[in-house]
Amino acid sequence: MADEKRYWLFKSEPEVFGIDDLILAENQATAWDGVRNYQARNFLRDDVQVGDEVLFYHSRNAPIGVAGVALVTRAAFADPLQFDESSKYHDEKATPEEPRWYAVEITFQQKFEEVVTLKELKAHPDLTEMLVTKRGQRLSIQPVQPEEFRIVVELGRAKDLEDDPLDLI
DNA sequence: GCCAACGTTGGC
DNA sequence: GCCAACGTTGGC
Repeated sequence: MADEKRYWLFKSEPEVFGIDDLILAENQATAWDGVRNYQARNFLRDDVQVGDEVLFYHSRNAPIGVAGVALVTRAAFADPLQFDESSKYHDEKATPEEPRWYAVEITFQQKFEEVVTLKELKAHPDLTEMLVTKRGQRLSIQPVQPEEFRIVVELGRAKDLEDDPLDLI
């Protein structure tokens, strides 16, 4: 609890669940479940805390990049899908007493006017160490440095200004 | 849709 | 415990 606020990047395929789905969700919140990678699981279980901020990343479908920001509103709890036999995320080795997979809850915070694209992230001189820009990086839950988070949000805001019709008057 | 990079599985 | 085979991710 004494831990400082942390920053994360959560990947999702917008076709499956994009930032617009988060906006439309009840209370604009959702359980971030279905994570089935141990490294990502460990982050969810051990490190993601209420109050942390999340870059909401759209993968696979253009425009690929950061679509907005969400807030962590509930820390790790057992991913219910692991106990659901009808779910593709069902895990027969998991039990409520000893869950194997964890979820957190995130709540919508902001959507950028335009996606901050992966291309832009790769091109930015201060984001060369950002994990998502690295080749072959498939982790769906990634830690983000505070400075990296600040820069990406700034890039998102800059776009909002560019697109503001008032600027054209 | 392709395929490189990765993670997991399972035979030995 | 190694590693080939397989399945998945995700940029292009």
